[in-house]
Amino acid sequence: MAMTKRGERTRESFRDGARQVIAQKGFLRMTISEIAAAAGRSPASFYNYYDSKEDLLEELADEFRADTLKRQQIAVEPGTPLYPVMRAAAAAYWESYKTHLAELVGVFQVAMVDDRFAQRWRDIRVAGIETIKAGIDRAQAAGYCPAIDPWLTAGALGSMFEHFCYVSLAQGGAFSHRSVDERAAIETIASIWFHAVYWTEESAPNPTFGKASESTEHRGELATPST
Amino acid sequence: MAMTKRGERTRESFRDGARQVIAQKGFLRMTISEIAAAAGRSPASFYNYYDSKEDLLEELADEFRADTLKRQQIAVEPGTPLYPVMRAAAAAYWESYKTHLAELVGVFQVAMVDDRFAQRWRDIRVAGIETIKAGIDRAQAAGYCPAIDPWLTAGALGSMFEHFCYVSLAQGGAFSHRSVDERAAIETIASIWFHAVYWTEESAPNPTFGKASESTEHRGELATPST
Amino acid sequence: MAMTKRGERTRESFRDGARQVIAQKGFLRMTISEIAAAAGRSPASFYNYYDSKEDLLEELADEFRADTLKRQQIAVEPGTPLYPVMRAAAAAYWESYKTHLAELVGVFQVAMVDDRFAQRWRDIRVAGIETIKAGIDRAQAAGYCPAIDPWLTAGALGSMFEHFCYVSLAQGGAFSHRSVDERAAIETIASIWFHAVYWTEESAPNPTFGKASESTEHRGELATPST
Amino acid sequence: MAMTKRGERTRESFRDGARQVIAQKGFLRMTISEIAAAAGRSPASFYNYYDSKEDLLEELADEFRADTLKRQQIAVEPGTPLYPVMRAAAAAYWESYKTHLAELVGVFQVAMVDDRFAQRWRDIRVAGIETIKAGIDRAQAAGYCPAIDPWLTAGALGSMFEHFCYVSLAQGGAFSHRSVDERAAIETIASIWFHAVYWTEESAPNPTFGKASESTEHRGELATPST
DNA sequence: TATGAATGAGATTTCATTCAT
DNA sequence: GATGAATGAAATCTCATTCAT
Repeated sequence: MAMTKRGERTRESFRDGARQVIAQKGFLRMTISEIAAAAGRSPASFYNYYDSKEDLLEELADEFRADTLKRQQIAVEPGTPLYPVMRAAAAAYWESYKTHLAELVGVFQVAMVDDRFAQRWRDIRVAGIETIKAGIDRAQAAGYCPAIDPWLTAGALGSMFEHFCYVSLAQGGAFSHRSVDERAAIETIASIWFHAVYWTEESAPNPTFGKASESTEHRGELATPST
Repeated sequence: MAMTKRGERTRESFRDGARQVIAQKGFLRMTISEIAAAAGRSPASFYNYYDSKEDLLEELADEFRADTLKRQQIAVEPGTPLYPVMRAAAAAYWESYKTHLAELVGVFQVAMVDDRFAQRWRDIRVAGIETIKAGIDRAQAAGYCPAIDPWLTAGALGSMFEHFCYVSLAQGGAFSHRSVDERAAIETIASIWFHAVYWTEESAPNPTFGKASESTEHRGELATPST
Repeated sequence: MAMTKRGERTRESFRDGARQVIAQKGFLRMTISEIAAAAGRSPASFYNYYDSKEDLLEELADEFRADTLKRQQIAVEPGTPLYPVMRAAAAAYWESYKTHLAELVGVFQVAMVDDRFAQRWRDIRVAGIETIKAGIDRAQAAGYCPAIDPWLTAGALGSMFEHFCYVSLAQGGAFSHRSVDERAAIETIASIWFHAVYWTEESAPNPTFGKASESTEHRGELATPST
Repeated sequence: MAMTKRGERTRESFRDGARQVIAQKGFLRMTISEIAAAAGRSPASFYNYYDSKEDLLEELADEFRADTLKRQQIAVEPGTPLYPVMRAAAAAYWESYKTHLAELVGVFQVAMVDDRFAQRWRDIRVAGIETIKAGIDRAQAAGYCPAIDPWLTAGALGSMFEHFCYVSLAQGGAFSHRSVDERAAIETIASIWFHAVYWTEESAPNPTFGKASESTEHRGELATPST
């Protein structure tokens, strides 16, 4: 129970080792031996600190929660244009995700199998989605984006944040392993977020198919985004 | 190599069994025995048809590809308002994802571990993202959404489609296991997609923080979406 | 579930192997690997038939129960002198114990740790003790051994049967590994059983200490049986 | 080697801890960690005092031996009726077993696996059995119980003492976990012991089956004590 | 003397895969 | 084609024991 400095260091090396391995091959395929190897310890030693992989993952998730709380508060002066604020929020999210990629991947994977983690996963997501929804509520109160469902919209935008970060950071981008321009990526999600919320019936254009572009190649069909 | 009718039936029962099990507990945790049990066959029989779980998954992915192609063509008359077209495309995507949830989950999971599947996963995604990008290109040609990066925007929107579908269909929604209103969900992603693309510098509002709403409770901070 | 002849043979070889190993080193120290080695199979194969050592032990215990039932009935003509009948019963008990030494040792050991087996152990014992008690009841009805507690006496005699058999058969006798004269051993427990029950106040002698024997060496003390 | 007071106290706490744990779950399943936990010490500390569980058990057995010696001497006046003397001896045995339940269970269990302990176990038993045998010898010299084998009879009675005490004290009685009436239990074994030895050809009744009792329900069979 | 930490050795258990029928 | 049976390989976990402090 008592924990010396040496023990604390070892515990940390297991956490770090696990984060490395999760990043490489995911949580479900990760073995205790691999964690131990990455930590430079014996597999048996692992059990002096954690009961199981899942136990360690819970600790990582808690750590994530604590660390993320710090990033949450962005002081804003009333009257500040909203777009830069939203970009800053998106950047904070991106940074948080980048720092905690391993644990998020881990929780996500285990959530598919373990009900307790499924609940934890929902809790983590909902915390983020709620702040998006709060923003939508304020926008609607101010007359923007009437008639959209705030919860569903917040959920969809949260999904975008999550998965775009995941694909960009864990999978090395949508298209290849070339790394992503982070500044541009943040700008992108901020822009989608902003425009999805800040529009009115009058402001929104009403384009029609095939008019604007004189190109005929797409006329007559619109491919659905496949997967 | 030749395949009798009986063999074809067995092969199909393995595919169906695997789809069931993947939906329940994911691909990585699924065992051959479980596939066989769900198929009502013996594990040994599995090897008469497939070399491994991954082999079967490849077949499922191909099946998905073929089936999705059918849904791709949506005939559109020039001059049709774009929003309903985009909603139809979103609905087609949703339907496709719903039908092929199991294989998509499987490919997604294995992509984290296996390079060949990582490539396949990228191919599947890119096919969808490309059509979104084509739409953005046309919108920009018509003067909409200047200065955004078409690839990144398409990637982010694709991520939203994918993950929102996944969370809604596989996890039972963001908040609980209550099932999702599919019509409203489709409307939501269509709306985000549309407004993210169809705006111009003049049309876009320029809201500021704390002005519109007189509520003071949020003044001075904007929580970032945590997670 | 279905079981071919080959499977039946393997299952049996695990049972036999386990019985050998239990006889050598007891149940608690026995490993699955040892069972498998004794059975000439791989440890993995064990799990095709049993979930655990305990599972196998339950089957052995059931087998014992079934086999012992056959030995239970001894036809006796009314008017037969009782002593030979009791000797036959003792002999049957001895034989039963000898045949099923392994499972009895196993159940006994696990009973110390596992509540379910403790109950099973009690059930097995009580079945034997009840028939002893029934005999005592009849003896008391006929005026013998008044005032003794039938349950406790039956319990004590049952303990004697059990443990004397165990010590004689499993431990190779009280004193060394020289094997025991089985006929004499059976005669011994039959004699104790008989005389413990068939006496009356008048028939019983009332010896006093130190009188009969003139030897003085033991006068003045009576060592208790130490353990 | 020299032992400070502090050391002596620690050593004792390990002994006491071990006795507790053995009583709960037997010797074979007991771990060093459990001993240490029960002793309120660290597992590492254990090795300052003992080489192994078995080492400690040897010490417990020695302690038992020393303590039991004190109970052995019962001063008896010549001419005293024997039955009360034998009851006192039985009571002393019972008390001794009760006090040293843990070490006896431990030695008994290890005897099944370890030859050195098998020998020690035999030594402990034989010490008790020898005094029973000495009594039988004297009884036979006085004309009682002719023709029985003194060694085997003493062995069987010793088994009864041992196992009845074990079942009553460690297993909570033959039938359930209700505790046993100790006075009645002692009376019971004393009675069996006495009547097994003090009878003569003339004194012994010669009952026959089915005569004395007119009940016909058991006529024609005598169930053997199963197990 | 005491103990937190570390670990080798080994037991249990699972599972993909092969093979004989 | 189908499947019961068998097993090597590997993962999880336990625990006696050692060692540095």
